[in-house]
Amino acid sequence: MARNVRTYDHFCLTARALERVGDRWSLLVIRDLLTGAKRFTDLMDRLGGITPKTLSQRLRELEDAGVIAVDREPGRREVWYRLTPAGADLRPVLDALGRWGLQHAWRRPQADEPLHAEHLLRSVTQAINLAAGDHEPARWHFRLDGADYLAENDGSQWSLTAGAPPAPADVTITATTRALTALIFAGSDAGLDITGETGPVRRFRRLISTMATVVHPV
Amino acid sequence: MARNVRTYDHFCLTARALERVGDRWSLLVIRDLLTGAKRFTDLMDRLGGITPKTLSQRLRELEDAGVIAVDREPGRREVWYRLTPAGADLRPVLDALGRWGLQHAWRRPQADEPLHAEHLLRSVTQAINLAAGDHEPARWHFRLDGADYLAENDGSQWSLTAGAPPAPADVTITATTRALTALIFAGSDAGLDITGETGPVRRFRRLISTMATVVHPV
DNA sequence: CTGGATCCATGATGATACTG
DNA sequence: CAGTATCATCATGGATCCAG
Repeated sequence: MARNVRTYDHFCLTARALERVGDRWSLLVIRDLLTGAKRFTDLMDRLGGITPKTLSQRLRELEDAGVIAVDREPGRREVWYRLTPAGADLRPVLDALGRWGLQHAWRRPQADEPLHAEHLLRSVTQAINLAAGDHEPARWHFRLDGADYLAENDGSQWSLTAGAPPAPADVTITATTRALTALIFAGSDAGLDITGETGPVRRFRRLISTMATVVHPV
Repeated sequence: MARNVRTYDHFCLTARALERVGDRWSLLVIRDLLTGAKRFTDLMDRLGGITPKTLSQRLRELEDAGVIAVDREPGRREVWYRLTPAGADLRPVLDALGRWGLQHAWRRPQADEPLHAEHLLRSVTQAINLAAGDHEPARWHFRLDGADYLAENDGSQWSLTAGAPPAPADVTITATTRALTALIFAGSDAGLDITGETGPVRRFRRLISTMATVVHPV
């Protein structure tokens, strides 16, 4: 019987890791679960270009690999996918890849490129972290295209979670994804509603503007 | 014309990075270049199971991606592949994957699994780094199956390079890969020649023994 | 010998449509 | 909402061959 899992059969820790999460799309599924549990269609929205067949195959493989877990409650249509502790331990891998992407594979959003609010916000927090020099705790509540996100600095670095913040944030930004893109890449305020006290709002604007400066190529 | 490069077309730094180094085998090629420049056949030896076709394809893609460079000198048969600075910046990615592999995808060498000396030594240095608590500079010279490697602690962590050390090392270990495997996983000294002063040799033995303890499953 | 290229078989992925 | 079914295409593995 053919082995249905692609292996390398090297005695090598990196190869062992890649056997579990190295398939096409796998790490991007994990990326989208790092901000919180998601449903199948939530993942479809974010993983632009994936087919439902491939997504369900990946989800099953990642479940077998012990990286994600599935919550099915009887009497409920929705199925929720979330990271296991082993899956959450992949965060440093995703962070390192993102950092390398910022340093060496940056380019502006392309016209034909699907742009999901969650990915834009991930880029923002990663860029601010790379620019460094920002270790003050803070909480920004984004409401983009009707969905909520919380960007949070815990005193060491910024991270992102999906969903409405349990406690009030310092700054609340309500906009469309497109309007936020315009703020970041063109400095345009049109269509944005930014509320909060003067200090935090000023800091927000300052840090957002670093997004454009931290990267060298266009 | 069909695009010959697999893309995701997401506005996402992680996806951008994976478009360049996320193909099957790509990160393992980079893994083997992190310890120094290699020839085509050196890479074939280490990437057990890869076909020459796939390797040459990957090498060309990675060159196009700006991650590796090719040295062809006129009048010399050999072609040497090495990392560019952008390629070397992938080290944190490989380190993070290796660390995750050590935590969650560990298993002993399998009988049918090719075991290359360089990969065994990489596992050793990664395991010692994860066990931590070892920040004394040191240099170990391995001569395994006739090839030289230098494992070196620069005061913060252990790293590995292929090739004979330019300066004398604290400990010199001469053995076959199989004999070193037996030392690590069974504590057997047979077929090993370990030379050096008493202190460094004792430290070597102590740290090697942590390799078996740092991992939970067999 | 090194550094590949070629041919073929098979498996993985993509596009599209459809279902419980 | 959460997938499955079908078909076409692409990528990979295995074996072999070849030029410098």
